[in-house]
Amino acid sequence: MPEKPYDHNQIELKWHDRWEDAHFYKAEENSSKPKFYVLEMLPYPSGTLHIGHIRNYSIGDALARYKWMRGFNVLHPMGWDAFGLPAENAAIANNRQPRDWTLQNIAAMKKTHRRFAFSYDWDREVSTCEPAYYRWNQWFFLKMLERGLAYRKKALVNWCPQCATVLANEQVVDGCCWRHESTPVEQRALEQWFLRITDYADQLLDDMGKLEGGWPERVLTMQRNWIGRSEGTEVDFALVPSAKIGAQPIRVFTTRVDTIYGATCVILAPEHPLNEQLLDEAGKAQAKAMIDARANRDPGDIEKEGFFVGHYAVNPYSGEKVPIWVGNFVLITYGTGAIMAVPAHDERDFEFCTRYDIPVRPVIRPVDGSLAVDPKEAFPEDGVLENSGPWSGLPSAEARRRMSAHAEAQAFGKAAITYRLKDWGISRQRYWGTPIPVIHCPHCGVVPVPESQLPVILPDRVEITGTGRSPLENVPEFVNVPCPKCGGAARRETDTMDTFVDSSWYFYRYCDPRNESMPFEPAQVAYWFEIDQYIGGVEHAILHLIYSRFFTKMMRDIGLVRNDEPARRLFTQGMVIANGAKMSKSKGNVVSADAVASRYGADTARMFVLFAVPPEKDADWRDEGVEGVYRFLGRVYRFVTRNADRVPTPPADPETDRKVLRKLHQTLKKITEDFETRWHFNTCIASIMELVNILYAEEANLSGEAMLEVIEKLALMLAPFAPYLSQEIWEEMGREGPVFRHEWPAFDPELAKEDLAEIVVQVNGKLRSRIYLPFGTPKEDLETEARGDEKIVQAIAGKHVVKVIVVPDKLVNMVVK
RNA sequence: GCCCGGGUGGCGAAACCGGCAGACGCAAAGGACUUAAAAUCCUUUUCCCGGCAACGGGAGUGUGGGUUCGAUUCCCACCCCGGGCACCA
Repeated sequence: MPEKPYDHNQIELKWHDRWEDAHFYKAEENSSKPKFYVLEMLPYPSGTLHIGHIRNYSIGDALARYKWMRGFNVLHPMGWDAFGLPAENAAIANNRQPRDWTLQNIAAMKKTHRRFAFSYDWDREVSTCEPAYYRWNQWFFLKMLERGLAYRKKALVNWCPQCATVLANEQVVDGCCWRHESTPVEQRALEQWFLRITDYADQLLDDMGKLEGGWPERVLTMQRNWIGRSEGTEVDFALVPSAKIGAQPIRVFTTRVDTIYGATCVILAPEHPLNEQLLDEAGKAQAKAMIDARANRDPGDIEKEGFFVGHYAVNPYSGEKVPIWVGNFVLITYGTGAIMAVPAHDERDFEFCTRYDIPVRPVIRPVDGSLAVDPKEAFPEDGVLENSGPWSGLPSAEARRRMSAHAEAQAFGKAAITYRLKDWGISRQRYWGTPIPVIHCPHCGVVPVPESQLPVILPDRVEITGTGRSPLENVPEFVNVPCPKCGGAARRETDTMDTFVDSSWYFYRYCDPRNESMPFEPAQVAYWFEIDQYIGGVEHAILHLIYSRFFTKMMRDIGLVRNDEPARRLFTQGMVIANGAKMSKSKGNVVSADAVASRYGADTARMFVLFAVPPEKDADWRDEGVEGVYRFLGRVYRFVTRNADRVPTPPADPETDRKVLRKLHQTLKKITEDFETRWHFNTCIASIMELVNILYAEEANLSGEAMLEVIEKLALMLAPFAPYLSQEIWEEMGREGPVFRHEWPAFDPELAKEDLAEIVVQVNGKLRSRIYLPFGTPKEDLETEARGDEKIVQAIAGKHVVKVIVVPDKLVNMVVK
């Protein structure tokens, strides 16, 4: 059964909140530098915040808060309260009760927690329920239809008999439905709408050059493989005509036309349309059995099988007559659905042909090898052609070029490029989702809904039937409409769009959320885009992240945007694992972050997920460490509470002051550098903990002056990670307004420096002693000092020093015998 | 099968450019405070050996080799775990 649709009232409220927020951010222009930070949201349609969300958002939020404090203008979709800037927002300010916020009585902060969870509740599937959003999905669809980028055709699609609906590719897991893990997915031929993403295949590939360095290499690699461009040749093998069959050719695709003199048969996919004419009844049954047998099996497990169809085709280069076979390993979905088998130069063909005693005839001699075929060895990539008629003697690469040209000149083929990427099927038989805005008229055919009639909105009352037909078909007032062209009776399209359509462009709308006449004003988007930093789970590497790149190029081509790519930099954060599996609603293994937040507070929940693991790593969820973070925030709060009213007395013990301030500046340095580069917030938080540990140890001896400075900086450096506590400290100190109005504190490199360098002294690479000397001490002096060290004297006594390695300010290593 | 990640204490992890392995936290043990408990504060905590102790010695980052004065880090081979792709002609 399909899931129930969401409560529109509830969602609409949240949705408007978000637009307000996005808009507000932009209005707050306190910087001339346009910067745009956007988060990728996990698809999690529910009212609660789960731990996968909180991870995602904590990372982006921390970064956004930091950037904001650095004076950047931040466009951030998550909402103002997510930043914990109570004084900035009237509603939040009214609700906030600062003096209630104590960690001894954290339960009193429930209001804060609820707001916190509220603002994070957004996902792709919810957005598809939002009627205001349909309009622009439909608008884009019509633009693409106009340009031939959207089209309708009959195609094989994944079908789950249990759900009774079409499944997206990513919803098929190991050949089975993601929700019914033992139910094999079927292939059904249905009329579907497609977006012509393959038109952009080359651009999607070529523009990856611009993403190098900014996007993780593995994501780019996955996309390259997914697009799967290969250059080759299409060649027609003419049928040898007989009484039963005509003379139309079999077109094959090959990347190795240079091996064509070694082609000893032609093999068709069992689904190949020509089988209808070529096969007798027995053959057809055999082909059907093959299709069924491999439908849901691991392709690697299937033995290569085939049968001779009883007909022959002619190799147009050699004129040779070769048998036609049907083979279960030939894919109808790739190339032309037919191959020429060259067993001498292809592993799969070799396996197939030796099984059926089809001749193996080598035609490529490797550069320094023999012509013999040894299946243990790799089949030669390149070499020189032999036994290849007029082409013999040519090197492979040149032969491929010239033989392709020859095919074209003789009109029996051409050079061709094939992609693994398929056009994007967007039709879904689900109730929720954007209705596809076309009308089927018996006279005029497919007629687009006029722009003036957008949006086409889903009817309110729909019975979820689970029959596999769109439930919308049972709603006459939705389905029965007059044709916009001829006015006659017509039927509305009842399929809805894939939710990936929405997610392909949602972030653009943040720039201009209230626009009523377009998805967004191009000038508004031009100000913010392209995105400086996108954050998302690696699970979207080839779906969402290709679709949104495609959408960007499409929008550029219709004049809406100027950028070629949506995001300059991409950060893929790790997945949250619970009970050994990726946390997801469909697996039922989600852990609620609300539970953590309501018990320990939002700051603790957020900080804990940042502290546990660096963000790019998968995180195995366990809540054992939460207590530690909670205790730490309590330590900070107690320390501040008892010291915030200190008067700025000058240092009584300058040594202590220097020590504490040094640690302070080292910590600031660490956090600042981390925010600018690798976002290892776990070590940032660890270093703040170290600072607080020192503060506890030196509390009594620290001067009032230093104390106040440390507390102020502490509030500021905690702000990205624990905004509520940070604000509380700020007010505790008597400071006015939001802590985020204060700029991020600069560190002083001089103050961060240690007075003396710690020199590690090793003997044969083993640590034996440490000595402390001023920075910049010359090498010779380091060696002298090391030799003079008591422990070293002992360690090298009676031995011969062969060599001494000195690394300035760092290390002396004595090699002794 | 192919392509990516990863393997470090009882646990999550740190070590950013080849230079102190185990920062920080959890858990555990001990102590202080308390009638008591909780909370808090302080101490110990990689393993083995010696010592009452301060301390000293040795081993140690999946396994086996290599490069190097020096390897968790670089190279080769292998094992294990996770993810992606999987007959793409």
